Amino acid sequence: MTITENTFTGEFSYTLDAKGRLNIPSKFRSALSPDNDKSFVITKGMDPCVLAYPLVEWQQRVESGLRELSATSQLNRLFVRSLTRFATTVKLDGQGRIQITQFLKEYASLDRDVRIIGVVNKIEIWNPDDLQRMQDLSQDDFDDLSDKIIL
Amino acid sequence: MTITENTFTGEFSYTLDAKGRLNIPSKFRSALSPDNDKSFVITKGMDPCVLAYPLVEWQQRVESGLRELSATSQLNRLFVRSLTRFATTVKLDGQGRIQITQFLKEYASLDRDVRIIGVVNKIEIWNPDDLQRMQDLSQDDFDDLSDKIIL
DNA sequence: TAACATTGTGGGTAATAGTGGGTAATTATC
DNA sequence: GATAATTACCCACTATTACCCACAATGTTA
Repeated sequence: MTITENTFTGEFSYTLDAKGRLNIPSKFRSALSPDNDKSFVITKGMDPCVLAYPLVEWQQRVESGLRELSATSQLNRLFVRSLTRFATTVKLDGQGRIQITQFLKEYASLDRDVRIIGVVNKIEIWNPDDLQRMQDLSQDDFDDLSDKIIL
Repeated sequence: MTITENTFTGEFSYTLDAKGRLNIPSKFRSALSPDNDKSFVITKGMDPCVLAYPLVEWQQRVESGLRELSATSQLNRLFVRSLTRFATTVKLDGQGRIQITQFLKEYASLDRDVRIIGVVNKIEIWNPDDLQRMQDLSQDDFDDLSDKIIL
């Protein structure tokens, strides 16, 4: 178990069963640090997919930031609402599965076959067709962004 | 059940019954820390919705904040008055429901179908139509605010 | 290669959640 | 102080969820 904690990589194919349960890849489960209490926060992504953050990741980076925003500004209220509305804390069941809410299933067009991708600090859950439709980065864009990171 | 105490996320559909009772989502009830004595303070929001604060949250953050504000300007006094005038402490009944006052029902146009949203430290209660009418954030505003939070 | 452990998937059942209604207790009204 | 209106408390029904057990497929170990 020499994986960095709360870091996720790789792509996996899984199935969403009739009860709306989705298995989390074993590699991801064992990467979850214990203080997460086997829990993720799932929410809608900017792309048509579901995002799953380790609970503590969400608390530390998102939730605590939102707490600081004053509720007297309407802009802030809209912003907070737009982030929290779709966010749900879910806990792994005995078999390591989570429950996907009805809304998120519809938002990401999740039916039965599902593609799960580790994206460093979070997980993305896609409909395989949508994922394929997402065009790859153009070479230029890729080079641009690569400048900022040593690969 | 080890969600952060007094923190609420997610959106839920519920019904306000003929007696004016409204069920609080089970996830929210179990997030309520015991020192709240199963109680919320409900009041009118700045948006056309009802706000529900955990009792201690109201006492510690809102009331004390208002105390500091109230003396300084007429605008502040107006603001404080508008919040406190309509604030009522309500306690969950045996089934986990609260009673919405007549005034707040009218203020937020609550009829039968109701949308409940967790907004970090408090809860918003909306008429579904009003909620839908709320305009979304522009992409620019969203990006601006996102700078303060790493998603 | 045989025995065993792990993983992904499915399903049955008990517990819980959401909703509605009756009745006693409390409050308000005259 | 008597009566009406409202609220609080209890019980009941149904749908959903959580928990447990099962099993096939794959991987691991002796």
